[in-house]
Amino acid sequence: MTTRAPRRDSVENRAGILDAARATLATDPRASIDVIARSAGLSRRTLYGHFDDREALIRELISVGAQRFNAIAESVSDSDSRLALARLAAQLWREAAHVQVAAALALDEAHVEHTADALAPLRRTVAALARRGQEDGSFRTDLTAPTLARLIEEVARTVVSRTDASSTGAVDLAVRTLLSIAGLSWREADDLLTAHPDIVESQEVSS
Amino acid sequence: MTTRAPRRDSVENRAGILDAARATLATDPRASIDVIARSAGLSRRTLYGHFDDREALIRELISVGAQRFNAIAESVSDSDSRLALARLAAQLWREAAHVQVAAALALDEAHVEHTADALAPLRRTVAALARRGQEDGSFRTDLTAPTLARLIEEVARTVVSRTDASSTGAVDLAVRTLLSIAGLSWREADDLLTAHPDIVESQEVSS
DNA sequence: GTTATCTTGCACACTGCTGTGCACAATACG
DNA sequence: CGTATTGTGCACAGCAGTGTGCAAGATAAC
Repeated sequence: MTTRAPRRDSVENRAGILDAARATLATDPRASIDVIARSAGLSRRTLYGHFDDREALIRELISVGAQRFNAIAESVSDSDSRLALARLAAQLWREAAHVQVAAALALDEAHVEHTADALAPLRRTVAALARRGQEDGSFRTDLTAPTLARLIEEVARTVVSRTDASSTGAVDLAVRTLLSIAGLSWREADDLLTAHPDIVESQEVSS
Repeated sequence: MTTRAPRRDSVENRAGILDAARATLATDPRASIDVIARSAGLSRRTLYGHFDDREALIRELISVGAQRFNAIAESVSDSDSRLALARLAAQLWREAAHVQVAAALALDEAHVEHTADALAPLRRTVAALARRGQEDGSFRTDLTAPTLARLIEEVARTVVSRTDASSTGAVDLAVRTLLSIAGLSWREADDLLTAHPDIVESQEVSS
């Protein structure tokens, strides 16, 4: 009656599939199940043992990615809204590897809705930030707060998904772009980043 | 021995297919041949009479769209580089209907190369504009000219393909966004558009 | 009115993908 | 060890799409 504990290799393989799917789908959002499974070193048949569907696999991928996104959104707490935006952009960028998938899949008609739901907390953070930035005079006021928020989202998506994540200075570019969109002049953004070099500092990543 | 002139309805149908393809693929870049043909009021079989391939159809679509793009690029001749960018953005926006297809298809792995080739003239214009803007002190200089040009391209693509073309004030939003990216503060952009109201003026379109 | 041109529907072969069933082999767990 | 769990290969059915052949019907051009 009592069931055994799940085998160790099984859970490892499951994680491996998710990793492989993340890497593969980031390049080609329509990669076949077979390609994903192979790139995880497993057979197609095995993948179906871990996930009912292509749907199920992708949903989990989006959920996990969105969680990381949302966690970052909550971790940013600068009272200066310009700094908050810069930090948010930089942090999200560093998670880019886990995020490009979401960005790519978000454009796929079938998953738009799920992605939007999963990212709701992040969007709320951005919306609040846009409002706050306008109120304290840091951000542009020629657009309404919701429009500005939407613009920030879209541009962020673009920057994340269409930049070579490995190239040096990419974080810098991403942050400057978003600050420009928010309405800062490039000199102001430049001053801000000079005053707070930790923001775009390339962190050592522990393996 | 002498061949007859092509039938009138034939050439009309060919044009109709291109129109239908433009409209359909703008929404769903992977729409089937059948859907495209039906939406042109023709049968799938007939479409194959006009175009050898799906490839052939899409290539023609891209070529035609790119031509319009490039023509616009050449038509902009303001000596003030800020104005030139604003005009370029506004004009391209107005051609959005003919352009969203290109923007959507450009993301499709299979046509990236052809699209890039077809749009080469436009890209040259943008690159030259970025350089000029930096030299005369209008644009930001915290990025290299090529990087700035690339950024302008990417953001333009985003704005064009992910905005509701029919909504009022959309042109305005697109232009402001690109000026921000170029490095202008939003107040400067605002002044510029106030001084030159013709740029974002919603033109009457003759049917 | 004749005729070449064009459209249409249907059948067909083909490709690439999804998801499942099943028997057999491998292996981690107790 | 023994055993339940997991991986694998193969076959299979199914779906959606592409591109072609062909015969019959419609129609614009002459």
